[in-house]
Amino acid sequence: MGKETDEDEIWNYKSSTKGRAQANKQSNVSGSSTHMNMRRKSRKQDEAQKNIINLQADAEQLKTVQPADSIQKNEVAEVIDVDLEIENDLVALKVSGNRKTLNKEMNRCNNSVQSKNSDNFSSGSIIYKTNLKSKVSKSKKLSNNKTITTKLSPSKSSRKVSLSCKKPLECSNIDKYFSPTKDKGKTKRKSSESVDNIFDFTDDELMFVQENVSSISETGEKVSEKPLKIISSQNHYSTNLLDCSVKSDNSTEKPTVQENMLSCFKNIDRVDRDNAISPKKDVDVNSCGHDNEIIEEMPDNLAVSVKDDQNLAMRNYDSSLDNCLESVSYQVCCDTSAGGFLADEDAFGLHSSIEDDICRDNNELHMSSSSSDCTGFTHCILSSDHDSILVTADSLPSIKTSSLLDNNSGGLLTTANNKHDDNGKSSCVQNNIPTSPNKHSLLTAANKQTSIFSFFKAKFGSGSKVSQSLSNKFNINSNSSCTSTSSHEVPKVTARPNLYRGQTTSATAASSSYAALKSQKQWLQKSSSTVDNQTDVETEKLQQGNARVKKQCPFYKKIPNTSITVDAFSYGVIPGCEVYVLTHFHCDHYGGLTKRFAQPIFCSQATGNLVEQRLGVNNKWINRLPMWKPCQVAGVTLTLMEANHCPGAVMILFELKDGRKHLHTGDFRACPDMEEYPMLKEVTTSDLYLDTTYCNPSYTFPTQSEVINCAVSLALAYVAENPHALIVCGTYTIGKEKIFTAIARALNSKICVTRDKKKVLDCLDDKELQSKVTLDWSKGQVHVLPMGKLTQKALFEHHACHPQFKTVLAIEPTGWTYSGKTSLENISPKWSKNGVTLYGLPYSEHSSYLELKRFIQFLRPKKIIPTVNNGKPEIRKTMEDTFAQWMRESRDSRKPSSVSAQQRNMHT
DNA sequence: GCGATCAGCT
DNA sequence: CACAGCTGATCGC
Repeated sequence: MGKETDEDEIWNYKSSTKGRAQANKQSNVSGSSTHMNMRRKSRKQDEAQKNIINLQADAEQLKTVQPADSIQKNEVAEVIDVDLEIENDLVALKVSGNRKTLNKEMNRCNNSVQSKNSDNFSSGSIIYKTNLKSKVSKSKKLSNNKTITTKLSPSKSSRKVSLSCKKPLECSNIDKYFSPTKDKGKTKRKSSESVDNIFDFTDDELMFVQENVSSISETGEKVSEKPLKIISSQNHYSTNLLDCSVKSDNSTEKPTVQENMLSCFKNIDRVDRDNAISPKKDVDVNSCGHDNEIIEEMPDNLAVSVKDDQNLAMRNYDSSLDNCLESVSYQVCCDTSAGGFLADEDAFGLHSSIEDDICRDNNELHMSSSSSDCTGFTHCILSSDHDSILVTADSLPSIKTSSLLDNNSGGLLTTANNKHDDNGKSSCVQNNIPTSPNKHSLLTAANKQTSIFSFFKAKFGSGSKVSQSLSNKFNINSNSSCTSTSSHEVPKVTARPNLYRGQTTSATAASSSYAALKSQKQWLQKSSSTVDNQTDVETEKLQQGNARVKKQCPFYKKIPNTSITVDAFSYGVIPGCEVYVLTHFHCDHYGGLTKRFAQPIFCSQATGNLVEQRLGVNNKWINRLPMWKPCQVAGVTLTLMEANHCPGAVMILFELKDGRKHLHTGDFRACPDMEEYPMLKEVTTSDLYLDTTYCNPSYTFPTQSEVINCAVSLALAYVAENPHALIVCGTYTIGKEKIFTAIARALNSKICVTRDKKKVLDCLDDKELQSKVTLDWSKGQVHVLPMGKLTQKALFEHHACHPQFKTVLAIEPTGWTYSGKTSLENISPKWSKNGVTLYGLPYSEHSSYLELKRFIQFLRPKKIIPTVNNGKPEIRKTMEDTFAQWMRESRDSRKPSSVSAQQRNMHT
């Protein structure tokens, strides 16, 4: 893994789902609720041990297993054997019991009772279907009163199923183990319980831990009941580390997994991977004992939690810089390295006020404070799950803290010059931060203060003692106006609707309304410094309405040196943003846009209609821009161009006053026609925000027209052979219209759609579609269904509902269908069964690899910013190299309009 | 109870 | 696994 460049840091916002998931998990590790969870968990584990069958499995693996709900309690039925046949997605239970009962249950499951024991009793197998996809490494049969464990082989998803049976089980209990509704531990969503054991390791640490754990295991001491999930921050993989064990040192309380793991951290000699200050580290959990010593010098990128038995509180130590990018709140915890921030005595006035007001529900607020124990310092930890603050009494008389407003250490990141200062080992906080390779760690003081303030305010109300105390301390008045240090002061930005009102003249009054705002506005000078731009006022405003802290808007959604963002609706009110551009109406682009949204939205006519109709956004915020006509919006000239994606999808050219021109493709499918767009022709583009969905040589699928022709041919041929045939075509909410329109045209048929799809299509200005679409399924031979309804089951059901059609030809148009081997000439169905045939067609509404290449070589932008697949540095690097190569090629062989032989062959 | 968000699945 | 969207669980109000 190479050293990250500055560029990488810009990307290192962790926007991907994975990154978020990991950060969320991480956050729970450092959350104070962990402490409670552990206690709850150990109780649960005890209960679980009493169970006769202990089935550990990921919830999703078993969610489709149906419980034996038809077996009444007290009806005699025992499980005598358990058989895992997970290859076939089956879990089999061999049972014996009341014949009637079993017959009932087995009939329900379409299985039969085989053997007969007596008149009243019988036994047999009941097969419960699961949706398990993983292979089982070995499957052992259980016999009565014996225990076995069956594990799935380690797969990429680290699934594990262990099933043990000690005693006969009453069938009436089965549902406890299989029903997702009755067993909260097996709900789909991972509860905090399941993430307690997640740590963040580099590969080197992982090796170290594994070695240590195995060596501890060999001593035969306490074995942890839960698998330990280890996530490498570098590679984002996870694995299960089973049989983690540690010393139990005769204490009545079992050591927590966290404690176990900490013991593995002793003397970790870590690799200094980012040139961060991380020399040899000594981490000794034993030194973090009853006298509340703060661990010296935590390694960077290491997240641990230590349970402090004496104070019954968790301490969280997290210096993982890579994982602190997720949110403002999280960084407070991460950056300090010594566990949150240290406030000076009674900094929040908490000693007297919180004592009885704490330890609410598990996910609420846990504070542990005791005036008598506290000899002067309050140790606060703001957990990264944004929803809990831990305050422990900290009796470290020699700790000195710097001011909470110390900007040198990032505002709240105060120094923790503890008593080890003398030997020079401490001052880790102050030293680490300025030299940190991660500029994001340098949050503004204002930012953090507001986060914490908002938290207390949300929890206790603005008039509460805690909030008042905090607001006094931070100099934040209760009206939420920003009064922090002037260097961070950002004037309030008033959101205004309809900066542009849709006139088709190029210069509009919008520019003057913008001019009035401009003087008040501050926007990013550098796209990378997005974090710093979050102001007190806006952060708080953001958090007031919603205790969930919004994700940060990644830089590539912001047009630099403007107040414009593109497809950035899931970040709340973005500080400094006055114009929210929406390129098209797909959920991954409008995500977060709800009817409560009250900021100016700019989009195409069709998209605007959809936003109003389908999302209920107030029309006053929707600015429908004309296509092809330059419009002045927020001091920038915007030109909307057809993106060849879905109806209403646009590419946008931003022409800044400084002369720079940025092109945002939105989602698009590049085509040679675009080379004729006047605003792209002979224009030097500075930044190209590019839809890189298929920026990989393996995606060289045919052109849309070829696929449409293929679909039409298929349909015509099929109907010729089967006169009473139904053609079903998959569709997105909006998208794939061309293909089913073409088929309907060829068959001279109406297009039958769902009510929802009709509403969507009504938003488009498409005369042909309007004339063909109908809600009456019997009126046409072409039925349009959501893509998700192209499963066998759903198609059979749909067919059954429309028996007038003898057979069904279903077409699933998606780019992902393309396998590299398929050619349209000899295309074959994915499956054909019971008169229903499904074809997958490589119909894409994103550019293929070669189309991207041609587009780039035509446009020759100065800079390319991928907007898709940009989460992983490796992939970014590959794309970067690809772009560079394309640019070199086109430079070497210019004439710019020349088309290489390879490109000419791109569609063959 | 409702809307927003998220995880999981396709 | 990418996309786009559905479903169901959870969270916050």
